[in-house]
Amino acid sequence: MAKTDAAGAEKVLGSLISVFRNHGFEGASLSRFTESSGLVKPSLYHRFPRGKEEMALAALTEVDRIFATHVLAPIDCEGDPSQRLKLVRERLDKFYESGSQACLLETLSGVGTPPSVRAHVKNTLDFWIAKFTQLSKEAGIPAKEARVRAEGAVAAIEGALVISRAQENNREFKRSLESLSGRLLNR
Amino acid sequence: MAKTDAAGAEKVLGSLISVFRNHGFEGASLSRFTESSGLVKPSLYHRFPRGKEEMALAALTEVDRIFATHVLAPIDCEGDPSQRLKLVRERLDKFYESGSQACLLETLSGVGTPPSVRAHVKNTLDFWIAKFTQLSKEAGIPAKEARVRAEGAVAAIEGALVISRAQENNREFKRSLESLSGRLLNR
DNA sequence: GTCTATATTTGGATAGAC
DNA sequence: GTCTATCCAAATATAGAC
Repeated sequence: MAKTDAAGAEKVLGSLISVFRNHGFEGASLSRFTESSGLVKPSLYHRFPRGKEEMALAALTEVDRIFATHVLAPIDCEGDPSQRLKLVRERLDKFYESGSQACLLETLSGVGTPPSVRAHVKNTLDFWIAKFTQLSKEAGIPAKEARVRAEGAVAAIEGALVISRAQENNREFKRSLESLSGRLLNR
Repeated sequence: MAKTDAAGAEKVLGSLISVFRNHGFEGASLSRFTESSGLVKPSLYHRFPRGKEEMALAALTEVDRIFATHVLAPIDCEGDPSQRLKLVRERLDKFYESGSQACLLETLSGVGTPPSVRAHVKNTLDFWIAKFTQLSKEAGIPAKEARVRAEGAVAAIEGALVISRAQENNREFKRSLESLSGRLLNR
């Protein structure tokens, strides 16, 4: 039964992530969580007693897990940096559904979001930047420049998600992924 | 009195822009508009009879005006492209308050925003990209590439705003402005 | 053109049965 | 662990006085 419980918990977390992505902290209502997860409000409070704030923190923790164990995991493997980055690109494309899904780092960083949640967002972003920096350094880029490149690479993806959403066209998102090798490894 | 009315209208529009920037469409409540503008709800409905949707459209129209007549205006002036872009950079820095203020193109493009508002966001973004494309072409970049560069430049700014907000540090925003010359004119 | 007062719906949150 | 039923605050929106 432990396995079923874990699977159920993952499904609920997926619903939370989806709603927070699409509506941000303030626009994410308990009704939308019910619609998306099938659980009514008291059931959600049973799993997350401190309410919406705890739900947002749980959603971010789940994204941390997915990024560490799946999306960015190839960075810690063997092989040449360019090949590892290719895998990361594919997984980013899948995670953001080719640019049609927003990023929690964007939608949970607004001023209407509680400080505890924004602090978690900061940590999640730091981890992503650190992993990109690590890869860039492995490709021979000096530490300080690698960090700047990593921040620029993440900014390119976040900006492309905004542009693609506003244009209702994923061209810029696709270009942001194609530009990653140049940004992190080359020149 | 016409002058006073116009000034009053501009002040209210400034309040709407500020609240939509900080909270997005769904998080922007009439109480926040009251707090920011000093006008109670029935007064706001007097000016914007169709409610929040009309307020968001009015905020975007005002941003269009500011961008066309102030922020991007130097692009249509005389002088070399690099000097004109320098002015645009300064005005973008001021408009986004050195990266501490979000962009309406981001906060009004989510799925919780009404279609009419999202359509306006699309047009506002198109205008910005068109102006950057124009400048890039004037610097000798072929039309098709100039358009790609313009989209990348706007994406860099939007992404930098997200990163700077999440990090509570405007370094990436400053870098995005410094990178504009290279992105639009050089190489 | 702005206000007080109010109607109505949706929001977050809890008590208690099963 | 999930549900029905309920509470209270906050949301959008309007009527009508000044």
